[in-house]
Amino acid sequence: MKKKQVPSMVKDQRLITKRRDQIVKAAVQLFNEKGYHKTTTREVAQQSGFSIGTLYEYIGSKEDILYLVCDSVYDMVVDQWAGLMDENLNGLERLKQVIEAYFRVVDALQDEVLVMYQNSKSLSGEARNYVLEKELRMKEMFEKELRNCIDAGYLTMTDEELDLACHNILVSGHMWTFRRWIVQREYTIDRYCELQLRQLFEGFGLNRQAPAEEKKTEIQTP
Amino acid sequence: MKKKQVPSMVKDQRLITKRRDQIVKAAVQLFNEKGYHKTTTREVAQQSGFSIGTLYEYIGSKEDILYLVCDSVYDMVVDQWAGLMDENLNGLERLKQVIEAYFRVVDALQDEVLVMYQNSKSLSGEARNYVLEKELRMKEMFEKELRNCIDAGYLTMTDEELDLACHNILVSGHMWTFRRWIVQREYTIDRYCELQLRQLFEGFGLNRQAPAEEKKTEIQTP
Amino acid sequence: MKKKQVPSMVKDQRLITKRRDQIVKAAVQLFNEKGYHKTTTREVAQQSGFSIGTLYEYIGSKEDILYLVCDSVYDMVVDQWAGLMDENLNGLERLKQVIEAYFRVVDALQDEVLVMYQNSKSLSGEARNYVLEKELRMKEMFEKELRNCIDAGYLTMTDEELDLACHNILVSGHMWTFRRWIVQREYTIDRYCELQLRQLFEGFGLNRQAPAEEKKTEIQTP
Amino acid sequence: MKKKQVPSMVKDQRLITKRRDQIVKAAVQLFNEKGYHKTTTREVAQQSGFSIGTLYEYIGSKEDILYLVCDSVYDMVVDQWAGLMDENLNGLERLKQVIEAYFRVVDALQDEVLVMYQNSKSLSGEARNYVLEKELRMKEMFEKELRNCIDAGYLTMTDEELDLACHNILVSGHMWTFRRWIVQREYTIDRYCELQLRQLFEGFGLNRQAPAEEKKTEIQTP
DNA sequence: AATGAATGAGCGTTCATTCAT
DNA sequence: TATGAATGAACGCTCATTCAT
Repeated sequence: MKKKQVPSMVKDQRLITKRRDQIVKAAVQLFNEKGYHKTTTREVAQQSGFSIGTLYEYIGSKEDILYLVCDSVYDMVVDQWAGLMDENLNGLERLKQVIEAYFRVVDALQDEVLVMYQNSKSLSGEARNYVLEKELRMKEMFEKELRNCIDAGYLTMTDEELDLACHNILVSGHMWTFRRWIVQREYTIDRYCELQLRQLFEGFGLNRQAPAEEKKTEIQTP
Repeated sequence: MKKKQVPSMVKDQRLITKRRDQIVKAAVQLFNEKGYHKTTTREVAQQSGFSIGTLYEYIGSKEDILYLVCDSVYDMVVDQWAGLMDENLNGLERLKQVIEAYFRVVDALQDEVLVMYQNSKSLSGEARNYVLEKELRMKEMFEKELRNCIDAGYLTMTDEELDLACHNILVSGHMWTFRRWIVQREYTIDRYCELQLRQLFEGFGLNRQAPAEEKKTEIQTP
Repeated sequence: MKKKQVPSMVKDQRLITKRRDQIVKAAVQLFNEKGYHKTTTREVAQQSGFSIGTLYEYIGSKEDILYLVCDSVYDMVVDQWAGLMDENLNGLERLKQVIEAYFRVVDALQDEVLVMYQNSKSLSGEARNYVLEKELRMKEMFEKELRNCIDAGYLTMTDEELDLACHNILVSGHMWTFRRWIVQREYTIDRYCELQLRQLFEGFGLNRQAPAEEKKTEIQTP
Repeated sequence: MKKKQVPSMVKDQRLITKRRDQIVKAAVQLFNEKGYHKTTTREVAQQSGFSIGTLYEYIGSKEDILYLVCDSVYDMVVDQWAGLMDENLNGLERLKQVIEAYFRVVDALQDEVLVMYQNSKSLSGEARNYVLEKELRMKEMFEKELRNCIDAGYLTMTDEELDLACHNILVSGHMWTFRRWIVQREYTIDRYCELQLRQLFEGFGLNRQAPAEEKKTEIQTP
């Protein structure tokens, strides 16, 4: 899936980049406050610091703004994520660090992530597919890490379980944004990382207890 | 938080209920297909089987439609959920059953749940709060169940962990709808219940270590 | 070529007809004054006596207004034309009467004809073809009349000449509108009919002179 | 009527002439393809080979482009027309040659003529009058020729008839462009010249038949 | 209680024109 | 002279809402 081309009437690539950064920044703020549909292109232009005419020198349609946001959010996430990584870790420590770094990036970019998360479904066709694919590529990053742990014997999982685990990690991150009205009232990001990591790795803590055997039989789905 | 009053020009309560059921049904379908903002009130009226004028005899504004949907979705979920419950179970068995029943209700009502989930943020003020509160009330249902297990010694959790666990359960259910483009391609609802329950209870399976074989065979659904 | 369907949100056919008549009347006046492109839909609505919203209850796009005008102009022309015809005439008298009646209808409907004539090229696709075909159908009316005269021995013409003669008649009529800035200053419609008919039938009057035969040879193009 | 002054920021007259020629050439092509109103100034600039800023160094407004086109079309027509003339002919032969040459110039410059013909009504005020006057000056060329023939006894016409005859000649030429969708499918320019000349000089050919006198009386409009 | 024609504020978008470089 | 980024008035069109019937 190729990156969708957003048309611009302006030739200077530097300027395009600069203006689009302004647009994305303005859009993230406005989309967060009022949502994509209730934000007008004029508001985006104004918040970006230029006129509606200028806005349309850098985009082809309102939807392009949303696409620009989604596209850049993934890049920002991946960039910042990479910056948080300690490459010296291995095994479960490394896995936990990858996940925690991800949570922390989502926290740092929560407005951006939330906008992307809540509005990407409003994209159409090409753009939508491109964004969905970027999402899958993020999932793959966790897959790789998990598989390493499995191959090294730190974890035991079927492929199916691994796949679902990745979904759960991703969603645990998103959750920090889309349920922020409640979870961010209840936890700091530090605490959230700690608790959520434990819950991802150990679940509800069944096996932390002594009489594991008893409980084990109870787990079975009827 | 009181139920928000949706104004109607019509007196007959029976008729109001009947018409609003039609409206909700029509809206769920349309909102799923095109989203709340891209669906027009005319379309809702037509799909409901009456005129735009009649529609406005039973609602005060477009937002009321969304509110009606969200409100009724919670009721439907709770109703169907109750219907799936086997009141004879206890302990962890009961907890698992509550969660699985919840997953299955979400699956049965996935269009409804998805609409509510993706659009409730478009509600404003009073209505929004009411819906958020309903969400919290669902969380409380899991809290109650989990606390029972804790009190009975089946689980060991701090209050903080319990709270997060409830969020995770709820989100695991929602996930079945808002990631359906990928998860419903990968799993049946049966398999999803099984795997997700295991992951909620045991996490990534760190502690499965020693008698791994034993456990794995036991867990599998026949 | 089928009549293009102009979409309407209104169900009452009587009302549609009435409103569209208002629209056509308003549009003819405005298009005459300022041209199609410089006339705004809001102006058409206002001149029609209703709001922009109502205008769009009866058309699908601005182009539909132009199409409505073109379509109705042909019908008006044909109607009024038929009304002017004396069916008792025959031979050249009848032919002359058909042409003169046509000129007089064009005069009576000159605003309408001019609008159609000057703007029909702005129609696109289906609508354009439909209008061109209506034009051809008018040409056929003259073809039929001329052929009758030829068959009855009143005129001698090849098919090629007949065809061109029809174009010339049609254009002589249109001319009364698209050159009205000059011809209507110079002639009354009565005089125009008289002179133009003579010129169509006799040309520059070469043969009005005595030694007609001589001159005929001179006329031929080398 | 004076030539309208088109403002330019540039001093060098040679450059002005050169750039305006580029503009006219580009505009003729674009106006033919999409019409004056649907062509943007940017497109004209691009097609001319320079930037929008440069375009506005040589014109004052979009309408000036149209004026430039109309103005130059007349000049081109007159130039090429003069080039086709055999000055040795006299009498009716000369008249026919003048008309045929005119037809052939219109054919050679049909894009230009059509653009001028279909869009000159979009000019305003001064420019419009100037163009209309140029049109009248062309008419005068035919008047002069016809009057020579009349004075020399080759034709017999009243002033009124002469005037209308000139309109008819002019329009016969324009017709080759504005009805080209049909007439150029039916005739070559050679054939068109031949047939149209015959029809202009002899009309429908009433008098080609024996009893010319009889018919003449019939022609008269009552 | 039901209808649907009417309304008009407001949206996304275009494009002729300007002016600093 | 040439450039092209910036501007914003103005356009075509939509749609939630009202109200006379």
